[in-house]
Amino acid sequence: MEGRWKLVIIHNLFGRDGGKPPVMRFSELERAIPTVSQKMLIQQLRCLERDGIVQRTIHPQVPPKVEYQLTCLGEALRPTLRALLDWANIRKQQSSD
Amino acid sequence: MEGRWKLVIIHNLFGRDGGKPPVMRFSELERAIPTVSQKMLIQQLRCLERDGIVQRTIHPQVPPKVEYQLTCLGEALRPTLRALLDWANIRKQQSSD
DNA sequence: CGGCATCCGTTCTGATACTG
DNA sequence: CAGTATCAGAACGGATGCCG
Repeated sequence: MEGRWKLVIIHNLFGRDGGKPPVMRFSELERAIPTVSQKMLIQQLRCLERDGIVQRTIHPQVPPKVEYQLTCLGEALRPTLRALLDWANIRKQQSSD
Repeated sequence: MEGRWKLVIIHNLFGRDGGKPPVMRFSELERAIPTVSQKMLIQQLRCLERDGIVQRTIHPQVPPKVEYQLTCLGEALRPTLRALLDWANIRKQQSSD
């Protein structure tokens, strides 16, 4: 199950540069990534959880509240994502020739 | 068309650490990646070529000889792949606890 | 709010056979 | 050697409806 949303989700869970990694609710992620369907979002989140990249926290209350945040292993992906974004910039520069 | 083979192909085209990026024939890539089908290999290579990551060189001769190598943009992915491999090591360490 | 179950068309992929 | 063509099964992904 190879999803192209994982990087987008992780990127959102990194938060803005300089800020702390946010803890996000399901609906927040939905709003942050408007193009992903609910089904895909939950599926990819479950997958990331199984892989130990994302931690899922259930707060037993009504209405339900579930929060997602990166694990230590997830945080460790930051250099990788940065390298990838750097590459995207190189690519953009080249294509603007 | 999201393929899980692209990284494997690129990794092979990087060559061994310390060596120069190799120029590989189709059959060499086939042998280097035994688990990929011929169809997928050619498909992913074509895709990487369209994306400007891999250069395909046809030598008009009999028997045919086609060589693949990374473009400049493809080479620029090296830091990204390295970061990813570093992360894989972190992951391996954690799971061996 | 944060899901899960189901249907259903689209896409992907492997296997196999064939070609210049 | 380096592909192309075709077919069938598997996987993907969106839409919809229901639930605690």
